[in-house]
Amino acid sequence: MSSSGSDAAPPASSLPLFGEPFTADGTAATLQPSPLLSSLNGEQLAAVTLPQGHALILAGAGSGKTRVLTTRIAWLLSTGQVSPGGVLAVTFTNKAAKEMMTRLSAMLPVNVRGMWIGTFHGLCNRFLRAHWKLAGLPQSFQILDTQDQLSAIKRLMKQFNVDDERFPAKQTQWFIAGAKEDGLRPGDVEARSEDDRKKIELYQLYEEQCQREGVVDFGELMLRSYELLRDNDAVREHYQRRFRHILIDEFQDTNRLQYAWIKMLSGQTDAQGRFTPAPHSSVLAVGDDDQSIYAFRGARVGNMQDFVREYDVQRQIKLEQNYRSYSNILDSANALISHNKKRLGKNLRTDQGPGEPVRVNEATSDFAEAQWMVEEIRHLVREDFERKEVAVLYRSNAQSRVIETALFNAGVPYRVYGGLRFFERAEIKHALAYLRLLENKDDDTSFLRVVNFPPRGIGARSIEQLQDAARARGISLYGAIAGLPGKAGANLSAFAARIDVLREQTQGLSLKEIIELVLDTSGLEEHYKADREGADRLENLAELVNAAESFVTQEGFGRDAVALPVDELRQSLASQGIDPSRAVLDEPLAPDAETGETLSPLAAFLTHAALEAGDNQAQAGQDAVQLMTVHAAKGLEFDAVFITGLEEGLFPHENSMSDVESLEEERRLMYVAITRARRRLYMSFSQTRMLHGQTRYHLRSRFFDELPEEALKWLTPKQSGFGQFAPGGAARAGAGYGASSGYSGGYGGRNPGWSGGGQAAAPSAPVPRKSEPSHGLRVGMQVFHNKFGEGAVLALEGTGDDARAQVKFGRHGVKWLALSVAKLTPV
DNA sequence: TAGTTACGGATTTTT
DNA sequence: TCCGTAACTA
Repeated sequence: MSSSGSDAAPPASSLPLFGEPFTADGTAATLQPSPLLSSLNGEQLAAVTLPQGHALILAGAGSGKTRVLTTRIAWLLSTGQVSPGGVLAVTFTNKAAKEMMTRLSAMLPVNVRGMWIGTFHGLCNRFLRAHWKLAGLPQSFQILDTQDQLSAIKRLMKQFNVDDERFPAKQTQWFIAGAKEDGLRPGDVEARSEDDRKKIELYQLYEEQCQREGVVDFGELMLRSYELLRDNDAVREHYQRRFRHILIDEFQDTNRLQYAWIKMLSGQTDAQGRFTPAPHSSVLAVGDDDQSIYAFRGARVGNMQDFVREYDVQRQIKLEQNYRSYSNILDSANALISHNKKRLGKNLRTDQGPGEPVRVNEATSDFAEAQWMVEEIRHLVREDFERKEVAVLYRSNAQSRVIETALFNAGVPYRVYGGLRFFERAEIKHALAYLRLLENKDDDTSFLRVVNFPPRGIGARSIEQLQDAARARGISLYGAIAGLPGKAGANLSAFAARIDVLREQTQGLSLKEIIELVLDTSGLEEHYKADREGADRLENLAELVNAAESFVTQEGFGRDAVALPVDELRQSLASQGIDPSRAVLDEPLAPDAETGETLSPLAAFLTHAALEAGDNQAQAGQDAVQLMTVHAAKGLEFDAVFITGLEEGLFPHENSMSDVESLEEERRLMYVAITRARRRLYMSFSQTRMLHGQTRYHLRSRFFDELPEEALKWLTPKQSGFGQFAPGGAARAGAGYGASSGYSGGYGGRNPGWSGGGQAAAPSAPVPRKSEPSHGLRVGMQVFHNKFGEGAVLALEGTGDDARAQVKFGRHGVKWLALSVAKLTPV
C-alpha cells in the first residue's frame, strides 16, 4: 500500500535544488527553475513559491498536497527566507508528520528532528515540557490516553456517588473532551440544564483530580498550551517572533481550540475578539473542505472561512490537477460532491483518459455481496493486480465480519485495519503503568491498574479503604498507604515498598534494563508465563523491550519531549537580528536552558508511548487485500477499490440522514472513498443485511442517483433496489486470517542529519553505535555542574546531540542532563 | 479471587 | 449477533 504514490516527488536529486540561494535579506526573487521546482505544475509552483503573507491552499484529493507542503518548506529554507527554527509545520497524525520529515530531509540536508514539525499534540507536549513550571505542571507529567481518561472518570464518579445510569461515564468523557476542544474550562461552560450543571461539576472535579495526580489528557495538552500562550506575554511574543512560517496540514480537520492556538502563535486578539495577524508571520493553511469527515470529533470546516476572513487572506490557490485516478472515477467524485451546498468549490481534473467504467453490483444479501467480491478479487489477481493494491472499504467496522469470513474461506490473504494498537494492549498498559509509577507515584490511574495485577491479595475492600483514606487527606493513593492499619495496610505497604525498591534499583540502568527489571520484579512476566494463553502477551512484552531499545538508539529519544535546542534557538534569533541574550529567551522561557536538566529516557519513552500508540498490525509486508473503514482510508490510494454496503441507512448512515449537515458529511465520506481508486472502482449494495442479529432490508444508497450514468457500468440490471429477498446467508464464524499481534511501530529511524550548512553540530549516527561517545564521560565519574555542584555519573544514554547523563548530586538528587546543553566537567 | 452470567450498546477516530 | 463490562457466585 503506498500512501502517496502519485504524490511522490521524483527521487531527490543532488543539491542544489533551487538554484542560487536568496541573498541574505531574502528579497531577491530571482529564482532559477530547478529540476524539482520545474517538475511542479503551475498550481503547485504558485503554492510553493507564495510570497510572505497568509494563504489558503485548497488541495484536492491526489493533487500532490504533501509534496507542495514539503517543497514549500524546502524552498523557504534553501532560499534563506527562514531558518529551520523559524518554521512550524503541524499535522494531525504521526504518520503524516513523519512523512513530511522524511521527504524534507530527502530534499535538503536539514536536521528535521530539531525542527518544529509534528502533530498538534506532539508539539504542545514539547512546548509544555519546556515550560512545565509556567504551565503549572509537574516536570514529569504523564499523559492519559482515552482509556486512562475513561477509567479516571469512572473512578471519580464512583467516589462522588454519581448515578452512572443517569450520567454514563462515556458521556461525561465526551462532555469534557468536547468542552476542551472548544477551549472551555468548567467555569466557561454554559449550563443549559440541571444535567449540564452536574457535568460541569464533574468536569471541575476531574480537573482537580488530574492536577493532583500530575496527569494530562490529550485535550489538556492543547488547552494548557493555548492558555499559557494566551496568558503569558513573554512566552507568546517569543514564539510569535520565532515562528515566521506556520504551515498547517488538513486544515479542514482543525477544531476550535487548534485554530485558536494557531492564532495565538501568529497574532493578537483584542478585547472585542477582533484578530490582527502579526506583521512578520506567514500562515499557510492547506486543506480540502470536500474531505472534511471528522465533525464528530470536533473538526470545524468553518475554520477555513474564518481563516480567510480573520487573516485577510489575499491568496488562495486551488490544486485541482489530480494525478491519481482516471476520469470516470474523478467525474463520479465531482458529480457526487456537487450535490453539497456548502462548499468552497473545486473540481478535480486529470490528463489521464476515461479509463474503465465504475462497476456497480447489486447483491441479494450481505453474504452474497461478499461472495461476489471474493470472485472479483480473484479476477483482479489474475489480471495482475497486487493484492495489497486492492482495498475493500466499508462504512462501519461491523461490516468487515462477513467479508473476512468470505475471504478466509476462499483462502485469500487479507489484512484488517483498526483495532487495538500496540501501546493500547492490556499487557503493555500494565507494564507502562509500573513504569509510570516509577516516574510519578501520584498517578492513581496507573496505581490502580497494577496494585493488584498480577494478583497479590489486595482486594476491592482494601482499595476502598485506601481510597477513603486518600480522599480524607486529599492525597494520592500511594501517599495514603503509610499509616493504613491491618492486613490491608500491610499488603499495600509491601506493594509500595516494592515500587520504591524498584525505583532505587533502576537508577543508573539503561531504559532497556529498567523495563526488563520491571517485567521481572513486577511479576508480569511470570504471570503470563503461567497463563496458557499468555504466549502472545509475553511476546508483546518482549517487543516492548525492543521498542524501548530502538527508541533510545534509533528514534532519538526525546524528540517529542525535548524543548528547543537552545543553541539553535540562539542562532536562529541572532540570524534574525535579535539579541539572544535578551531576558525573554533566557528566563522564564527555557528553564532547562540554564541547567540542561531534561527528561529521563524513561519519561521520554512514556511520553512517546502515549502520543504514538503504534501500528496495529504486523506483517505489513505481506501481499494481502486491505480491509478498512472509509475513514481509515483517507490519505491512502489503491489500484482497485471496493466500496461496499452502499445502502440507505448504512451509507449514508441512519444516524446521519436527518439533517443536511451530517448528510453532507456522509457525502464527503463517499467522495473520499471514490477518490481512493486509481484504476478500478467497484460499488456494491445488498437488499438484505444482518445487523445486530436481525435481517434488515435496505434500499440502495441515494448516492447512486448522484453519479453520472455514463461513467457507470451496472453488473446487475439497474432496478429499484428492492428485490425479492433471498434466504439470508448463514455466515459462519471464522477466525481472522490476517489477525495477528505484534508491534511494528515506526522505529526504523533514518535521519541523515546535517551534512552541510553552518548550523548545529552533527547529530547521532543513523545506525546504533556501541562505540565510545565523544563527551568523554563514563559511569562512575565525578563531575561538576554549575548549578547542581558535584555529582557522580550513574548512567549515560544516547550519542551526539542526544547524549544524556544521569547524575546523582549531593544536594539536588538524581537528574538527567542533556550533554549538549549541560556543562559537566570531570572532577 | 476467579470464573460465570447478565446486561447493554451498536457509526466513524487521532492524539 | 456479538462484544465488553459489571455484577454475581462458588
